[in-house]
This record gives sequence, structure tokens and C-alpha cells, in this order.
Amino acid sequence: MKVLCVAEKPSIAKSITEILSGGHWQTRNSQHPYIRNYDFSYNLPPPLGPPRGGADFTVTAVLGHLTSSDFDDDHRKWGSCEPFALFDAQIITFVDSKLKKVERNLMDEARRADLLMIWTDCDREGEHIGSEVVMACRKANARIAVKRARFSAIIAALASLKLGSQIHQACRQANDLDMRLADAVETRIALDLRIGAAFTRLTTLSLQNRVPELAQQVVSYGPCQFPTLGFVVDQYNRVQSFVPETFWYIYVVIEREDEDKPEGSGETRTVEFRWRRNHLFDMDAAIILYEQCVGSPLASVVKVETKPTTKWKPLPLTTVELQQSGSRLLHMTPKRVLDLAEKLYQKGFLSYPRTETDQYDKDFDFNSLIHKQTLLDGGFQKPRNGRKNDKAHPPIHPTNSANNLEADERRVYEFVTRRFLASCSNNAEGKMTTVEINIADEFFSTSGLVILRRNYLDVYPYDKWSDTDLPDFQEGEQFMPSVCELKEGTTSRPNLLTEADLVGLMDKNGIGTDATIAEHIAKIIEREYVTEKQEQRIKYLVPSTLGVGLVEGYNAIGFDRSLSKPHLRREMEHRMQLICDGVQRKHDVLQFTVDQYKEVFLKARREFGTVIDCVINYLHGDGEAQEALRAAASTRRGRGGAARGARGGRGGRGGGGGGGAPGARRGRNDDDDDDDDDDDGGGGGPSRGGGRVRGGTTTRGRGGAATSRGGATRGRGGARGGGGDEARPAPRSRSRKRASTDDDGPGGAKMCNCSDQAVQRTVNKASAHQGRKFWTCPKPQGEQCGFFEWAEDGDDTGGPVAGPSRQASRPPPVKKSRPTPNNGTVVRCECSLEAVSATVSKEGPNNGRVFWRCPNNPKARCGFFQWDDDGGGGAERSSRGGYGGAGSSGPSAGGGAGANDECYKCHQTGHWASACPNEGGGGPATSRSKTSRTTTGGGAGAKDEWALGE
DNA sequence: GCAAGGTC
Repeated sequence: MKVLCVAEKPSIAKSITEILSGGHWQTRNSQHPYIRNYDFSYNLPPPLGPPRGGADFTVTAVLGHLTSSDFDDDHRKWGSCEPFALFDAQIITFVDSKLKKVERNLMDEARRADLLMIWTDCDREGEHIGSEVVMACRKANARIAVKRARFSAIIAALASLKLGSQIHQACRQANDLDMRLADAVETRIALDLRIGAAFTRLTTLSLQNRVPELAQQVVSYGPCQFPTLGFVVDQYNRVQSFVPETFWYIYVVIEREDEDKPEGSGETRTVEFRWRRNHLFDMDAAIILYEQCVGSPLASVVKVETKPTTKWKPLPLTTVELQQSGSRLLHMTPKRVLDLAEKLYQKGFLSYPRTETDQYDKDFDFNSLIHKQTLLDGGFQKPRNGRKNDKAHPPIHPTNSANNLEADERRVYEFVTRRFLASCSNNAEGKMTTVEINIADEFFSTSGLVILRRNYLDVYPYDKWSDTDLPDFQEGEQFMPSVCELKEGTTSRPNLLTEADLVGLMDKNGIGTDATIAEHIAKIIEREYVTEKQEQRIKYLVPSTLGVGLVEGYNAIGFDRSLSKPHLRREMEHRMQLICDGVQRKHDVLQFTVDQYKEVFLKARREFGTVIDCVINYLHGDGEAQEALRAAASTRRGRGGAARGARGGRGGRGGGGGGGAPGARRGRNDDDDDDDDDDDGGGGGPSRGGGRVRGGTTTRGRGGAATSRGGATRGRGGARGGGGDEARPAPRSRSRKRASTDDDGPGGAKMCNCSDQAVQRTVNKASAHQGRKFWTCPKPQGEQCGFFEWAEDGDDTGGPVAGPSRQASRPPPVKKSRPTPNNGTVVRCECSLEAVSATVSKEGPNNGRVFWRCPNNPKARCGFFQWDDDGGGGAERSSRGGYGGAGSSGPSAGGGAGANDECYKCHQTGHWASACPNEGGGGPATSRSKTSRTTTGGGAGAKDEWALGE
């Protein structure tokens, strides 16, 4: 009996051979340079094998998908048909010329075989590849029997012997291909082709006709690339529309004699305390509380608590995490990280780098791998289990020790290896001491950390965890603070997305797969929808004027579900799952989804003028419509060339959008970055004594706390003068790390909190502070220490700046509300600010979970915290309108089925084509009808039916 | 000249 085994890729074919053959096999070359055929004999017992079990095995492989799809000759050329015809055009499936030799090899081998055993990866695409293999083999041998081996966690080369039993078992218990999975993939392939090609041709041809500078450009639409672009534009808009808010907080510092120094040496240590209220946006209230503190400044220690604390070791490594952490820690693009990992895999140093799995098989052979590394001596601890398992590959780990690697390869290898060893180590342990004090019934706290056992941190230097010393405090103890100041700060502008952020968003929203996410990002950059902007060592993604114009243009058409949001893709994904689960049939889903997109397409085509106008406006910078749409942009300023063009397009500020000249889209964004942070004055964080009420600081030293309360009053009244400055604590009362006006860098240079030389910038933004100069940390956004101080020697002559006049210009206070995620309300933190979402990057049980927090800089942040998955929804919430609601989007708001919407099949109104009663056969079971939609007024009712799996 | 998904 002859058995032909076919794997998805050559490396797996080799591993299977090594295990099944027990190490004795022979190799033949195929006609394809990458494919080899392995022969050996194997004992395959009945029922699959012959009565006596002996079978001749040949193991070979394909190279991923064997076939390609494209339209037939009548539709393949762009000019050959209306783009709309692509929804119904015939699709032909063929073996690409590059893979003909792979197919020929399969046919040659199948001709001589009795049984074909499919060993493709155990996922949906693998099942489809399996079906392609079956088709090819049956061309040569129509009567060949087919079985499907199901296996998990094979490791390339050096497969551990313990895993061998799984492979033997998979072989002997091979069952049948699951055609439902293959059908789902076939459906996805057809839909992606039809939708992508139709919209790309529509968009490209229309824009080429009307916009001279796009005459040569392909303006593609893809169900993954557009939502990817949407994330970048969304964040850009959030950054642009951000309005900083001023807040006030009480800042308390005490000095203690340093216990580590000889007694009486006079050397002291400084401890800062954080206000339990964090900060207040109501200056009057802050002043009242502050005056109470200053009036009765004696501090009492109310609690001293020490608890053990753990810093969790990282989870096993998945592809998405490799790309995120790798790009963040190694400063490479996600694509480069993955490409290098792929290279290392091919050289045999790393395991297969495309995996969703973050848990190791229980039989995984750690020891032999750890022994190959010299970094760890003993102390093995089984890795934590994550929540994901693709049943095809183990987490990414080193498979062999590596030398002589090229520099970047080496860094990726080292990261993966350290991550592996860290995941096999113990968590780090420490003890955290929290001290709480009370001053005039206001509470303040500080904490210190003592690391007891570093454990995994020793092998994983990417995680930082350091001791923070705290002097001894006793409950009941009383003391006079050295500093008690009322300080001013402002909320900080969010950052643009980094590639790592974007990878995370795409993963969370199901856009692309672990292997393709990086390609989609590269695609929107290649298409010039997005440019990269380097700030120090961090690369941010900035949408181009073209990118913003496309997204805003399509949004302005007002689809039920926006093309630039992840909903449509998620719906499609859900329907693929229904096929896999046997709930729906391939044909029905295909027809239904095609009909759904046909409607979107017709609406887009009918109203494409909106997109064209919008793109032109952004490209040329004369967008009145955008100005109207984005009134909130009045406080915005440009960020780099591309962005500047966009700003111009929206009316921008007085200058008239000079950056928005034609071609600005291509403009580099590195030409005016010198002042990039100029209006981030607020973004820098709490002002270091720069508050206009700073006069209210206590004098230093014991007992002197209350001497200058008048300063606060002065500040409040708007007067600001020398008195306040005099009352400021003397320089030496601050720790060396703090900067102050009279601090103390080399040569009198101003130093920020990271002991770097501070840089001076100017507030650009139209605000009470426009034109003022300030000092800030020189680091890029996101890495700044929060140091901020007004430059005193500018044109600032004092006067009523931060007092009531400023108060009066503040927007009315926002009513505080608990977030109500499910109804689309913006999530607000305790400071009534729009909360921002973030992902837990710290290793621990919640790693990867998304949460909402106060947008302020760390020092000023309120304690607001909420898990994203507690309330359902997700990124949608952060975009105010939610994703895709027609009502929130633009001019044609008021329900997707507007009066001029008719069924394109029968041209009657009152239903969608997908439920056309004149055509026979409705949609699949879950389909909505246009009738229900229009009669319910559109929007909500229909949308609910589509709120899938959320 | 279009998509997204495999893999080399």
C-alpha cells in the first residue's frame, strides 16, 4: 500500500518525516526547487492501513495555497466592464505558473498512491489548502482515498521526541477533511476579490478622471486596508481635536534625614506625596482645599502598609506579540521583525514564527531547549498559559543556539530567546510599602518598592522594575511638610499611533491575520494613504491628505456601516464562522454578502462626488465643507507636511492652509518638526511650580508651612508677582532630579526630571497662552518625564493669566457620568475627560486586555479604570459616534435606506435587494430585510440584528 | 493597475 502525505510547507513535511520514519528515510527531489519527497516505510494498522500494517509512505508538501483566483477574460481587464459587473462576474480558479511544478509533483506522486493523507496546518486556511491538494491529486488519480491528519504543536527541526506520539496518533487516527472550513475560505477568497476589485476600480478610475495629481495612481480599497487606514485617521482626529484642560492639585513633599548617611550629617531625602483627589478642574475648589492645608499644615501618618507584590513574567510569544513588542523594544517595523523571524526560522534557529498560540503543549520538551541556551542556570518554572491556541504551532521559541547572525537578526533572536527563558523563569517578587498621610482632612500617599527576587528580570532586561526607596514612617507620626504647593497642570494630548499600537488594534478588531497584519500596514503606506513620522526613536503614523480625504469622503456618504471601520470585516468573518459551524451554506452567504456590498457600491457610485470633493478639498486645502464638518478643529495645528496639508484642507488656521498645496500629500513631514511640540505646553504635565498660584507655596523647613498662604489668594486674584517667587521653596529643598527655575544643570542649564537639559518651546495653539515660552523635557512624546515650566523671561509680564479670566474661558464643565459603554456614550474618567483606551502590556493575567483610563499624564491622572470587555463594545466607544452608524456620519444621515434607495434588482423601494420579494429566495437565515429596516426607521433596529458576537 | 491569504 502506498500512502502520500502532503504538508502545507516543506519544513513540516520534513518534521513529519523525521518523526514517523524514526530517522530512516530517503529523499528525492521534485521538479520544484523547494519541494522534496521523503520515502520510508511505516506501520499503519487497519482500518487505514493494510491488514499487516506495512505501508510505503511518501511525504511531500505544497507552498501554501496552490491555486489563485481571478476574473474571466471578459472582466479581468479594467476597461472590459463596469466595476459593478465584478460582483457577478465569473471567477476562474487556476494553478499559477509558478506553482505548476508543485502541482505536477503532487500528480506524479498521487498516481502511484492508494491513500492521500492531508497534513496541512490545522486551521481554516489549512483545510482549504488540503482541498486544493485533493483536487490536484484526483486529476491524476480519481480513485485515490483521502484522509486528513490532525495534529498540533509540531516543532520544526529538532522536534522533541515526546511530541512524536502525537504525530503517530494523528496519522493512525486520520479522519476526513472538513469541507465546511474549506468552503468558508473559498467564500472569503471570492468576496475579497469581488469587493476589493470593484471598489478599487471605482475609486481609482473616478479619482483619476477628476484629480490630475492622482492620474497615475492606484487608489485601492480593501476590506482590511481601509479599516487599517481608518484607525490611523481616527487617532489623528483625536489628536487634532484635543483641547487641553487646566487642572490644579496640591503637591506635598517632605524631607527626612537620610538613614543611610551618618546621623547628624544633615543629608536628607525627599519624598513626594500624591493627593488622593489627584487633581481638580475647579480652581476655586482646589484653592479652598489648599488653603485649609496651608492653614493647618501638620501632617499625620494614618497608614503604613507593606504588601508582597509580583511582577509577572511574560507569556509565551505569539506572532502579534512578537511584532508589537519587537517593534517597540527593537525599534523596527513590525514587518521587519517578522521578516527577520522568518529568516531565523528558515535557518533553523527559531520555531515557526506565525502562530496565535501562547500556551505550550503539556508534553513540550523545555529542558533540551533550555540547555542549548547558556543564559539560565536551573530554576526552571513552567510557562504561564495564555488564552490562545491555534492548534497548529507552539509559541515562538528558539530551536537552536545561534552564532554569526547579522546585527538585526541577532537582536530578534535574542529577544525571542530571552522571552522564552523569561517565560520559563519565576515571576519577580518584591514588597510594596504604601504610606498615607492626612493634612487638614486631605489625604496624600506615597509608595516604595523593594525588590526581593528579580528572577525572570535578570534574563529579560526589556522589563523595568526598580526599587523606590522610602524612608521609615510610623503610623501616628506627625510632621510638618517641607513643601505644600498648589500646582497647575493641563491634560495632555494623545499621541498618534505607532505601528505597534496599530498592530494591537488590528488584532483586537480581527483585521488581517497574524501573518498579514504587517503587510496591510505596509500597503497603506505604499499607497500613500499614510506616512511615517520619526520622532527620536519612535515612529508615528500620520494619515496623508489623501488618506484623510478618502476616509472622510466615504464617511460623508454615510453608509450604514462605514467602509473605514472594522464592522464589515467582522461581519464577514462571523459569516465565515457560520459556514464552518454548518449553520449556513457557502452559496447563501456568498449571495447575501455580495448583495450587501452591491448596495454599498451603488450608493458609493451614486454619491462618489462627495468622495471626490472631499479628496480634492484635502489635497488642495480649500475645504469649507471640512471646516463645517470639523468645527472642533479650530484649536488644531499641523503636524508635519502631510498633516499640514490636511489641516489646510479643513480650513486650518489663519494662514490659509499653505501646506495644502497640490501634492502636499506626497510632501515629507519632516520639514517643520522643530516646533513640533510647541503647543504641547499643556501636554508636558503638571507645571513645576509654574502655576499662577505658585506664590502659595509654603516656605521650606519645619514650621514654616503656612507663611505664604496669601500667595494663593494672589494667584486667584490674578496678580502675580515677586512675592510668589520668593515664597517658593529654596532650590536645595528639592531633590536633585527636580528642575526648577533656579535649578541647576551644568552652566545653569534648565534640567528636566530625567536630568536631561530641558528645551524651550513656544505655545502655538490659539489659547490664553499662545506665544508664551516654556521649558519641557527634550524627549519625544510618550517618553517625556512630564517636566513643564513656563519660561519667565519671555514676553510674559505676569498679570491675570491663570486666574478667573482663564476660568471664564474654559468650556463649561462637563457633567460627570459613569461610562455607559453599551449605548455609545463616550467613556469619561473621574475628571470628566474622555477616557482613553490602552492595552495591558504588563505581563500578568490581564496581559493584552484593553482598559479605559484617565487621559492625563501619569502624575495628574485620576484613578479611573475600567476594563473594556466588561462593558462590551471596544474601540468603537472611543470614536464617539460608534462605528458606522449612519446617523452619525454625514450629510445623508437618517438611516441607510433613504428615500432614493431602491432595490437594484426590481427598482422598487421598501426593501433591499438581499430580500427582494420579486427575485425569489431571500438571504440566509440571519438576513435582515429592507422592509424591517425602513419601517423601523433604519439604523438601530437593523443594526442590532448585525451586532454580531459582541 | 484591484483583495487577502498561504509560503519560499
